[in-house]
Amino acid sequence: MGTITKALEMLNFFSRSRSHIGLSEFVKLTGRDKATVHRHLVELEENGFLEQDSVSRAYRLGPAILRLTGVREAAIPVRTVVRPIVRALAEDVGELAHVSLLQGRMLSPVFHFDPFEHGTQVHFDEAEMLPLHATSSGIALLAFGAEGLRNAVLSGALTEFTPDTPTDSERLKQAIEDARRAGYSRLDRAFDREVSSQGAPIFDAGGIAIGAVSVAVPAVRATPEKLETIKGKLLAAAAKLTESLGGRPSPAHPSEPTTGTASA
Amino acid sequence: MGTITKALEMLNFFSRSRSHIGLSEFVKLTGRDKATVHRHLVELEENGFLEQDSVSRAYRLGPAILRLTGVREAAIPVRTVVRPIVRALAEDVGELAHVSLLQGRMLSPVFHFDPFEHGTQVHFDEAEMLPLHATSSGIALLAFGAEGLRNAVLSGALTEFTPDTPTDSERLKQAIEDARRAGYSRLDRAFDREVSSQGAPIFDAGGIAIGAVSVAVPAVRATPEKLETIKGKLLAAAAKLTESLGGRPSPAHPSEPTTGTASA
DNA sequence: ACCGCTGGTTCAAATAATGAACCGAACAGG
DNA sequence: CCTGTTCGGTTCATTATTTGAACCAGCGGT
Repeated sequence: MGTITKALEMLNFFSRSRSHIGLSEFVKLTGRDKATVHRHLVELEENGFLEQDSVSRAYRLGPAILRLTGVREAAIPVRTVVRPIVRALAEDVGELAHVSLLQGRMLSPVFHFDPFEHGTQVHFDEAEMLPLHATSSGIALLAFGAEGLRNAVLSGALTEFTPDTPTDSERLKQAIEDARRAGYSRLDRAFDREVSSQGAPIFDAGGIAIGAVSVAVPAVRATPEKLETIKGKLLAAAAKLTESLGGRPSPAHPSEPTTGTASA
Repeated sequence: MGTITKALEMLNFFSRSRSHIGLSEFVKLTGRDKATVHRHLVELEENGFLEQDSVSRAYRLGPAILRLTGVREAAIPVRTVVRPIVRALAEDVGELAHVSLLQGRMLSPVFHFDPFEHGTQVHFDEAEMLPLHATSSGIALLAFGAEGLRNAVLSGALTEFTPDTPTDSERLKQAIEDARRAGYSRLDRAFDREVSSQGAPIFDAGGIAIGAVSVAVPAVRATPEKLETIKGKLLAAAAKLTESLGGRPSPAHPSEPTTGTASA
């Protein structure tokens, strides 16, 4: 593993519940030597990716990240574009919706919105990375993503999150096939024991899936009719997202005419 | 220079006008070997800090940055907190206002707002880092920041941006002294030939300046009366920012009773 | 006085980063 | 059709950087 990766991985230890991390805590988390960890921390800090609390001496994520987000958003306003669309989708279907982008072999959440219309809600932490094989977003992405990614995931370890997680590659391959044919994916209780979700791919300019939009509902509310309603709106939102981000759908994607819009 | 820094510095080449950078372009920009640059790019990409355009093969900032911003904002909602205050300040004084945070020996813009009330405007690019010695924000920060930083900047190179940039350390030291006594800084045509600006420090919980808020006006509109009006509102905004971010002013800061609020 | 816990530093030893030369593809011009 | 150039990317011996055991220093408690 390269030094750069070692340093950057440290940033992933931060989360909603862990906003400040001290030197010794980092040593425990990484399993690396204290001197090594310290030098990495210092170098990250010098570049603004971390900053040290002047009182507790613990480290937190630094201002460089904010600035870079600004630069990225100026070029490809993903967050800016995604926010209203996800919000509209979530409010429309009355359930939690989120968009995640591919990052390595995981999904990186970009924005989520829960209209909180019901007593039970789906738990969602924007700080946590999502697995590809156990989420509807992931399956949708694998179905229309780069071939290398598909092979890598199929031949890699498939962590079991619930009894319904597709942990053998044959079952996963089947799920991916189904998603490719349908243009979206449906997954029940595969990541969270009580959640059913549906995901649809978002494409880049090359017609490769780079992310996915998904609606998750508590399994108890997941009637076939409700899922069918969600499906239509989900696909419409996905198409809109692809378009707004300057992408075009894969030729393999069975893009139905967007609901309510007749094809010319 | 460490490998981590070499890699992270590459991210700084991205800007509003340069959102995609190819391998050879990076080689020119960094002056490093192609193989080295390429491995750095790959490692950054593997960690989601970059992503490669599937068509042009050029690199752009990746999704990891978005996620980390989300995590940081959940812990210390700087951007969220700063936005309305800066906006209110800018609209109140009718001129461009911005907040920047210290990053190494530079300032990293976090948010800016220009009410566009006049024909002439101050140019501001949120993607560009600002020098400490040539901006009012920087002087304010140096006056109340860590001593080590002050010494480092005073003994380092002081780039000349305009004929009025304080380029010798004595003049800079004097400007810092003035700012410390006044609690804010004023700088004319030191960074941009046609801009006057005033800056006030923002403190962390340890009473150390970690950033600054500033109002910049075209020099032609910078009458003494106008600057005086701005000064009061600027200091009020700075106090509010410090408080909202959980900081407390340095004992050395001559915090006047906030305008309109009598001290108990 | 001691201990256990922080964060931080040093220097020889070992590992990981480096770069000249290489490949294959795409494009332009003769 | 051949040639030269530029692009992204890869290889492997050489070299320089990262690494970690041992070391300080400060703090709170006993």
